[in-house]
Amino acid sequence: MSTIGRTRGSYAKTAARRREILDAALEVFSSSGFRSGSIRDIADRVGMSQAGVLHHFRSKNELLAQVLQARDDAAWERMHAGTGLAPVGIDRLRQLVDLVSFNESVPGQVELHCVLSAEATALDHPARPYFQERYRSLVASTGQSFATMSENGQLADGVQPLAAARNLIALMDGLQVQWLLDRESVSMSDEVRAYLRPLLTVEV
Amino acid sequence: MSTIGRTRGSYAKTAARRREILDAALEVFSSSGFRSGSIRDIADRVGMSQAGVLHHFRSKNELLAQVLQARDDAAWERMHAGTGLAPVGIDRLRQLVDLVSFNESVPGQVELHCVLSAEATALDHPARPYFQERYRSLVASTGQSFATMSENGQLADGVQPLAAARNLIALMDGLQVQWLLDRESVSMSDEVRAYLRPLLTVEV
DNA sequence: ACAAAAAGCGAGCACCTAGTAGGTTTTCGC
DNA sequence: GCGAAAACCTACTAGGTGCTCGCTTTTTGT
Repeated sequence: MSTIGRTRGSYAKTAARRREILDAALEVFSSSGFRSGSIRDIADRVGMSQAGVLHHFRSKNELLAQVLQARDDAAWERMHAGTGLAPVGIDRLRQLVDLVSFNESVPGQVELHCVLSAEATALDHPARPYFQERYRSLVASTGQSFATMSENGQLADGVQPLAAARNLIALMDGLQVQWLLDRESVSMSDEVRAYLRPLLTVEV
Repeated sequence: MSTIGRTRGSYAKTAARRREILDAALEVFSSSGFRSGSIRDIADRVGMSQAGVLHHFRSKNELLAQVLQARDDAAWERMHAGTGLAPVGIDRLRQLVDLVSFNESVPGQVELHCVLSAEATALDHPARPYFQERYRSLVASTGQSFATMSENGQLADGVQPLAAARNLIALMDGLQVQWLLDRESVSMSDEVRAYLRPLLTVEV
């Protein structure tokens, strides 16, 4: 039986190569944005040619999509670490605060989110649908956690779960800009805790 | 006495022309960012050539600087309207809430700030110093207003003026991203009021 | 009305862009 | 170790970039 025409799958080192490219792409898109960042620049960092990169990722748009996907996979991993379950209520808030602390150790990731989410507000940007859906689900799930806390009497009087959720997410994003512009003067995690304290009857 | 070599100043319509160019530049930089937005694109909107634009603004960087300057001038105008004085304390907060409401009527301005401030987090971006200074003074002056309110007993217990100020600014910025991605579901001014309510002993 | 300055344009420079075509080198199942 | 597929490269296309040069047109003070 002939094997002509059958695919053989990628080679042993290919997965590592693709990860190298994704890491370089993250760096470039972080500091230059998607539209201004070039495949050439990414290729140089990995030490290969522009065409070599495009052998692994068919277009610049696909490269962007994979960078965002990889970031989500890593976040998912972090979030479900150990348990395999996404926490709800106060545990979810604690997790978000932990995430903010963690982010202070990976400025590249912060810059990627900051730059791309702003760029993606343009109507014709390829990542716009991605960010629309991302905020929608993020606000919804965080709102659910605030609602659970409300039922448990863990929220101060008059705090609306959905508004609190949206504001928390917005605060985290806004702090990133200020932090990236002046890392010494801004502690994102301290500020987030300061925001939450008046809203809760419990400590985070 | 000869007038050879003396300049004559610009023509009657020049000021209007420059304003047209600045308006077009605002549109382009808003939707494409500074690095990806092109002078050619700006020139097309005004109905003139690229070289014509560069006759009025010597470089793309200078054009950006003037766009930001024009925005600041307009904001200064709005802020000191009538009185000629910048308000402090609760009046300042009311003014900020009004600004947020006003911003909902000028999405272009919001997008400009959102896109450029994120882009300017890059170390080599020409607008980075501008935004660094802008946030520094904005947080400082807003913090001063919260401090004044604290002295007047207008702040809830445990609210730290400087943190409240930084968080308010961050919240305003973060809400802009969500609003630009989904204008129907997000009301920036409502969210800002919801943020302020638990912090104050008075109504804004 | 005239001359000089300002406004504006077309062409071109040197360079960068995403993506393609077709080739060579490397890997790897058999 | 052989052959085919994957990996990768050089060269290229068709286009865009900021900016300059030299020129023509328009405006304007005298």
